[in-house]
Amino acid sequence: MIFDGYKICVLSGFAGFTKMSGEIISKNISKNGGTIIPLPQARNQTSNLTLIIVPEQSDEKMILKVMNLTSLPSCPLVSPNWAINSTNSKTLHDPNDYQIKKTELPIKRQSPQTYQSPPQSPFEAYKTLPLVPLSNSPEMNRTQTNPILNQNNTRLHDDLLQNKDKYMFTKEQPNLNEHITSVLEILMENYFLLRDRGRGFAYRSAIIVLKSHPEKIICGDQVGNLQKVGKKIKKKIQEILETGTLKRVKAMDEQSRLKAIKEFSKIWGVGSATADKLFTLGYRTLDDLRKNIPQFLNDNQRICLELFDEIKERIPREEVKEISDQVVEYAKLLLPNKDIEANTCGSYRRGKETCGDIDILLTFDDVLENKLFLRELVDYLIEKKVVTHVLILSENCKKHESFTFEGIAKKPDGLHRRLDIKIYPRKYYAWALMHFTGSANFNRSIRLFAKNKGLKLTDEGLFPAIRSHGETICGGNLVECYTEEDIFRLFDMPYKPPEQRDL
DNA sequence: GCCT
DNA sequence: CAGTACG
DNA sequence: AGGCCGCTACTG
Repeated sequence: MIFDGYKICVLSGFAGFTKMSGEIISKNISKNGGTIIPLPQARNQTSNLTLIIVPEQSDEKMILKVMNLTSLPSCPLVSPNWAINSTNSKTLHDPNDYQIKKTELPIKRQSPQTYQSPPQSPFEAYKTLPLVPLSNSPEMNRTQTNPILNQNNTRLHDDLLQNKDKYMFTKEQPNLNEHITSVLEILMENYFLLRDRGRGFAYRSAIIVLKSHPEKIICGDQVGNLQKVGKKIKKKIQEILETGTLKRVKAMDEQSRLKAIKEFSKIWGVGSATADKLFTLGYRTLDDLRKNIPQFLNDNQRICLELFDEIKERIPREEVKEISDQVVEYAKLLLPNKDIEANTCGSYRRGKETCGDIDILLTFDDVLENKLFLRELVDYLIEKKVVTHVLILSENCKKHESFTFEGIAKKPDGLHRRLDIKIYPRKYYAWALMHFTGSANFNRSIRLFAKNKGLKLTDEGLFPAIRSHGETICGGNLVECYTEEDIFRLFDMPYKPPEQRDL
């Protein structure tokens, strides 16, 4: 037990170190033999404590205030990373390596209440990010640089600019390597359907690189130095250049299992696992399913099977706009006093002539005080025969501060169409707009970039984050941005319009 | 399958 | 919990 | 060895 004999007080719930993270850390300490001294007790027996875990971004004054003491205890003040790293490595790290220096603490950082556009320079921008406990981790410093935590302005700036090149965020040119990527995309899709996630990932990232490559590849040697294109994929590319296709793909086309899985997984709500199950049960075609509906399909899957031939059709841009306008009009009717802001996102916002579905994002003031609004809107849309089916309707989110509708809509004379409506508070709106505008690959790329900077990017915003075993166990405060332009500025990238976010 |  | 979905 | 986006949100 690595923490045997340790008496530890965990101070959380301020300076970017959340209560939740504090609890997780406390639990891990207890599990590994340590004793957690609750704050009230700790106050009275500071001399008994081995050490106190405090937020990285805390200063003397805050700690005194939280502990309700007039002078700091004599025991060491240690970063949460000490506990995290010790737990993870199952060896006791030296607390001295993680000490919060009492004298050098006051790097004051007041979180501004009023919003200002993020400044131009990435360093200036990062200064506005609340710090999270992490910087003292030697492991982190070795394996990656974390600009937020970096004290050196110049290095920070250079680091950000250098690493950016390695990530594909936007595609300025059209895809010059369609002849290759179209074949590899089939291979990728097949691997995901066969649940060979590893190869799926590999082909996905290689395809993104190839799509963004500024010259047309006509000879295998040209891919020699491309990121994510290794030996095997290079060989595949050569085969494609010589024969126009891949033996592997042809062989896969022959597999009746894969063929059926491919067909079934086009049904909304049916993925590779369910499709595979259907094949095992003897189903081979959609007609087989329609004739004898499998018991284990849920309501949503049944609805979407029934409407399959309509839902699968692409939606003309014009119709996306008509249905969106209708939805927004009704929303405004229901909340006449609110200044409702709306965007139709997805491929529509990226300028496509046809779209797979309709993706509407809404915001207004006090979204969280109108928890029933989405339900009312959906009821109204059903009454007005705009919405025909509800697949998903998040009623009231406790932890999460947004609302989701996924369902099916239809013009009086039109086909059934997939419709999504999301409502986010203004605070998250720009981040949500970016998320729902996509593309999916754009989101993946920029999120990975953020992640490698010690940040977490989601549909609800950008946060400083500590991860352990892939899980974020300690997050900082939201970085507020109210326009997409500001988000790009924060990442020190020139603004990219939605049309350039296809990857 | 590729990268750290 | 696994499975599926959204961009 | 382990990650490859999100401690996504939802269903059954």
